[in-house]
Parts: sequence; C-alpha cells; structure tokens
Amino acid sequence: MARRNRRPLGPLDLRTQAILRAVIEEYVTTATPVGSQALVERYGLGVSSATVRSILAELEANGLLTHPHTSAGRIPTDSGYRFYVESIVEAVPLPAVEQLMIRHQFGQVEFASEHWFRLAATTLASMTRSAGLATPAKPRDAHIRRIDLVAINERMASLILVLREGAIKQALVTLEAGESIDQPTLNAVAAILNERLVNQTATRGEARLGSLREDDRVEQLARRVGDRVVKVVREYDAATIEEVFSDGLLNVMEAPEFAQSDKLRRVFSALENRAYLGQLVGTVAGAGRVQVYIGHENQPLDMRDVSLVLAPYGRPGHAIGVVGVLGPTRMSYSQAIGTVRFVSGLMNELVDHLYA
Amino acid sequence: MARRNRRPLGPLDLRTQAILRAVIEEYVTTATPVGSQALVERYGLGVSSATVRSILAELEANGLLTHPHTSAGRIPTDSGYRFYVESIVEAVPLPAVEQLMIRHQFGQVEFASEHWFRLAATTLASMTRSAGLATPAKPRDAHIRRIDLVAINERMASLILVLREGAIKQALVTLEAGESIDQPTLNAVAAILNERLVNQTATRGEARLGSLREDDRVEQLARRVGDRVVKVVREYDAATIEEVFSDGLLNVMEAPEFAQSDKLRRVFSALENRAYLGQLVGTVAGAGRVQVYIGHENQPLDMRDVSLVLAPYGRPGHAIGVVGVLGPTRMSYSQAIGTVRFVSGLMNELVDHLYA
DNA sequence: TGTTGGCACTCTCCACCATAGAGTGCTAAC
DNA sequence: GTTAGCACTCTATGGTGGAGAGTGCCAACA
Repeated sequence: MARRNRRPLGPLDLRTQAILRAVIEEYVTTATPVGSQALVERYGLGVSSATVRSILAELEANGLLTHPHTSAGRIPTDSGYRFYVESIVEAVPLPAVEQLMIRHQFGQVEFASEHWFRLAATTLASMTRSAGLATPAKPRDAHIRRIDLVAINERMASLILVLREGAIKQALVTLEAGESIDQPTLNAVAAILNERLVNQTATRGEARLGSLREDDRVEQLARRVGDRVVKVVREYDAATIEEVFSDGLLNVMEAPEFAQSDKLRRVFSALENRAYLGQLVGTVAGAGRVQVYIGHENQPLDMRDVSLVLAPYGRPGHAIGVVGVLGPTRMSYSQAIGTVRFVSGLMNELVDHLYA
Repeated sequence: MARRNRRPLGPLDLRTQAILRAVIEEYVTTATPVGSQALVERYGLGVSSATVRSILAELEANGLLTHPHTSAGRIPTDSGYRFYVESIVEAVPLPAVEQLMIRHQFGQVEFASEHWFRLAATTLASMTRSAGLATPAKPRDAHIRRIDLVAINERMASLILVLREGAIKQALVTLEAGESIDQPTLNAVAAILNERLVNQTATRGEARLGSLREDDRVEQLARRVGDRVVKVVREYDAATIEEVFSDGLLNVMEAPEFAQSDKLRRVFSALENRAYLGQLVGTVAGAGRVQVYIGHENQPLDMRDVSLVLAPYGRPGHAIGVVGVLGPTRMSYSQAIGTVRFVSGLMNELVDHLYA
C-alpha cells in the first residue's frame, strides 16, 4: 500500500470523510481513543475493520488523526477537528424546544444589558455543558447620554456618566480649595455639561468645552469636570474589553481529559487569561459570525487544551459584544456552534428591540 | 503510660503547647507529616525524640493531631488549628515595609469603592499566597442620593439610582401606552422624585409617594416610577450580599494538598459557593473583628478542605463589607490574620475619609 | 515520676516483573 | 481495492519485595 506523505489537505474521499466524522463523533462522546473495530460495529460502514484501518492510517498520514501509542485507537488532532468543523459538519440548529426555553429565560429576567450578557453566559454553559462566556456590548466611540454630579462631602463629588450604549461610569471628583461644593452648584455644573456634551463622543465633546469661560466660577468648574468626563469616556473607548463574564467552568473541569490536576490548573488559568480573551473578542467582534478556535490555534500555552466557539452580537457600527463557549478540544462543535449562533441571534434581537 | 481518653481540651502544659505549635508551623511550611525526630532537630526542644513522641501521642489523644497512617508523622486536625489560633499564636502584625507597599498601591488607584474592594482582594491574595476575597460595603438600609431618568426610545427609559453609600443601581422603565416619553417630561418626573425621595430609605420614601396626585399626568408617572425606585432599593436592601470578588485562586490551586484533581475541583466549587460565602459575610459583618473558619467548621462539604480568615470593614450602622482570604486548612494563620487585620483597617480609614 | 535509648513493628513508597488485552501494521489471498 | 489472519507493540493491572520512615512500647535511669 502506498503510504502517502502528509499531503496538503486535498479534498478527501467521501468515505474517508465519513470515517473521520465517525472517529470524531465517537471520540467526543466516549473520550477514549477509538479503534477500527468499534467503528465498523457502531457505524455500519459496510467494510471490514482492515479496510477502516488502512483509511485511518491515511488520515493519520494527513495529520488529521493520531495515536497516543502503538496499540491504542485513534484520536483527532487539532487539524482533524478543524477539517471537521470547516468541511464536514453542518451546524445543528438548536431544537425548537430549547429555543423556546431560552427565550423564556430571557423573558424572565429584567430588561437590562447587564443581566442579559450574564444570562447568556449561564445559558450557554448549561446548554453545552461547557463554560459560557459573554462580554457586555461595547461601542467603538461611546456617546454621552447624561452627566450627573452628586456631592459626597465638602471636598468630593461623585461623577456619574451614562453612555448612550447603556454603560454607566462612575468617577470621584475632588474639588480644589477655593471651589464651591454644594449640590446646587453641582447641579448648575451638570446642567452646563449636559447641554454641551450630550450626544457627543469624547473627541467632539472636548471641542465643545473650549468656549467655557475661565473667569466664571461655575464655568471654570464645569471645564475641569468636563475634562474629566472626556478622560473617562476616552478610557472607556480605549479599553479593548470591559469584562468577560464566565459561568459553568465546573462543567469543563469535569471532563476526563482534565483529570490530572496540572491540566485542570491550566484550564483555569486559561480562563483567567483576560488579555488573550480580550484580544480574541476584538477579532470576533470584527468578524461578524461564529468563529472557532481549536486547541493549538490559540497561542497561549494555557489555551492549548481548550477550544473556543465565539460569536459577536449587537449592532455593527454601534455597540458590539461577544458570547460563546470554552470547552475541551474534544467538544461537540456542531452543538456548540448551533447554540452559540442561536444565542448571539437572540441577543441581536434584544439589542435591536432596545434601539428600535 | 496512661493513655488518656480525649479530654475536653483542658489547659495544655506550656511545653505541650510549644510542641503543638512546632508541629503546626513545621507542617504549614513543609506540607508533609512531621515526625518526632524532625521536631527535636529543628526546634531545639531540649528533650529526646522519645519524650516528644509521648507528648505527640497525648496531643493525638486530645484530638489536636492525627496520623495519616501508623508509620507517618503527625499532622494537625482542624481542632488542632483551632486551638493554635485561639490560644497559642498571636497575630503577626504586617511588616512596616509591606504596610507601606500596600498603602502605596491603594494610593495609585482611583478613589472609588469599586476599585478598592477589588484591590483589597488582589492585595490579600498576593500577600498571603492564597485566594483573596472582598465584598463591596453594603448598607443595612440604603439611602437614596439621586434619581435620574434617561429616555432610551419612545417606550423605554433608563432609571439610574445613586445611593448614599456609593452604589449605583440601574433599571429599565417601560412606559404605558398613553404616557409621555420625551426627556423634558422625564426630567420633570425625576425632579419630583428627587424632591421627595432624596435622603430617604425605601420605607420612608414609599410613604412620601402617597401624596402624589392621580389626576396629574406627570405626577401619575412619577408615582409609577417612584414605586419602581422603592422596589429596587428594597431588593438591594434584601440582598444578603451583592458580590464576592475573588482573586488569586491559582495560588491555592498550587498547594500540594490539591494535587488530586477532585480536591482541586472541590476548592473551585467552594469559591463558587456564593450562598455560603454570603452567609459567612453576614456573620462576619456582625462580629466586628477578624473571624477564622477552619476546615470542617464550614458546613458545606466543598469547604471542608479550606479555611477562611475574614474581617469586616466600613462603618457599623452605615455600610459594611468584608475582606479576607481563603486557603488550604494548612495555611499560615498568624500571617493571614495579621494581613487581613491590616487590610480591613486600611479599608476603614478609606471609608472614614470618604464620610468625613 | 518524668525522661531516655533501644527495638520490634507497621505501613507507605517505589521499582520490578509478568500477564492480559487492545489495537495496530503488514501480508497474502481474493 | 478489500479482506482475513497474524505477529507485534504498548498499556494497564496486579502482585512481590525491599528500603525507609516513624511509631509505640519497654526497661533502665535520674
């Protein structure tokens, strides 16, 4: 038999694809290497185990499967999963019953974006038995919706900044020696700032602060606070990611591949790796559809044992967030993709509803 | 030799205490059962290993130490740690250098309670090499500081509620068919509500809504929104605990006692056990000083392998929060108690500063 | 009465070995 | 191209046998 060297992933024979698919689906459910015998028994392939063996060898030569050791069955490589996700499997749409159930849950919760994305993470976690991830929708350039100043004591006031995209930012303003601090003055300052800054972005807002007079006590204070407002909005704009909320990590920890505690630890620190998650989220937000990151496709070492299925939600051009799941590379990609697609679609509806 | 039955923890011989202390401190650093030989070698006890052995046997009879198996050294029981914490060890005050370092870190961060309690958790985690825990300061009966209404679209408005204790709550208000929705109307409603509800608790505020007229369009809306405000404040009051922020769980996961992955999983789910943590936080908030919960003293099974050192901060009667650490039962209680005491003291200062 | 050296005993840990079982790769025949 | 057969390899499992650590007890001693 001609053993071919690893060829550049050309089109695969239909039967070969079917066997790759069988191996992956069997391995996903059993978590143990799958042998030629098991395949012919359980998947009615109509050929003998010897034939299957030669195909398995071919798939291995192509880098889609491996051996843990000589006398073990095959397990998919990351490339194998990649090929499966790209070419073989079609995303399974979420069953109608479960769609209804999720819609119901979203109906139960109060109408606030903060609740939504947490619920999305929780829902994804329980549906896929993996860890669910979600970030709040974050705009590219936030618009100021409302500015409020509340006196705390003689020298400090709390600045409350409502953004059009639903986020609320808070900052403490410390007043200088000569400045007034009573609530009426603060109200006057807030009025000035609201008049000038509402519906503005940081950059446009900053320009509109220029005309404030330096000789007027209130306008001078308004200018200082206004600068602060601009600064807070700028910081918010610059932050790649506000927060990644995750739920259901325990699901992932129960997977047998993480029975060794160092692997388990790695999974955990993967989820703490906010920097990388933040970066991914940025990419996904730009991509506009479900993205899959499998095992070694993730650069950080901690992430090499896990896969991510992520999708953006929100309104392109306005605010974008990301939802998805994190699980072992041995996960049911078809189910995960279907579920993530549905949940991100649902989130889209909700956001639209809010903007309509 | 008279083997006494487990006696009710009477006063212990000074030398016996010294040996218990030595066992605990040795075990805390080495994480392996400690034998009589090691004790005489490393702790200059001035007696032979045989003598130490008989004392160890006595401590074991008292339930303060155990054996993993016949030919192993001794390890402390939870009662042993308890006795140690109560009677033997005095909390080590944090070294001045580290006090300064922590103060410096708090100086770097922006003056906002939200940042503080997160920083407190992070600091505790890195100082004690355990998981740091912190909750925001939460009042018993929150006072309304400011109410704001921002129109979102024709039918919805965002209600923003600033509480005197620093928290901000947000809710969505859906308007009924006939109601106005423009921002000027909302401003008028907010003005009415601010006039009546500012500096009130939920209960007192509710009473002051009674006089709003039903026949006036704006006052009627104010009443509806006001009811909502009261409801949100009530919910906030009722919540035992807002949020437990934790950091540095990886520190704990590295402890050798959690090398087995099921134990590791248990530690993780312990930290997810918000219900129990919330309950503890309530108790600690009432207690007023550093509290230690050791291993089996925690009811939940997940918590049986870990200890908590917690302390309240804030102003009794106003707002109270909790900071502390979670680590393996084999932790350095003296250091943990010292560090937690210092950080809670520091948080007290900061809160005082804000209220002054 | 408390302390000590001595000693037998117990238990874990580790390395080693043998065996059973699973699954492969190869070959020869169809 | 497919298949049956077979030798081969590697893991997993369980049993064995020291080596080592540390105890508990005892008899002697201050």
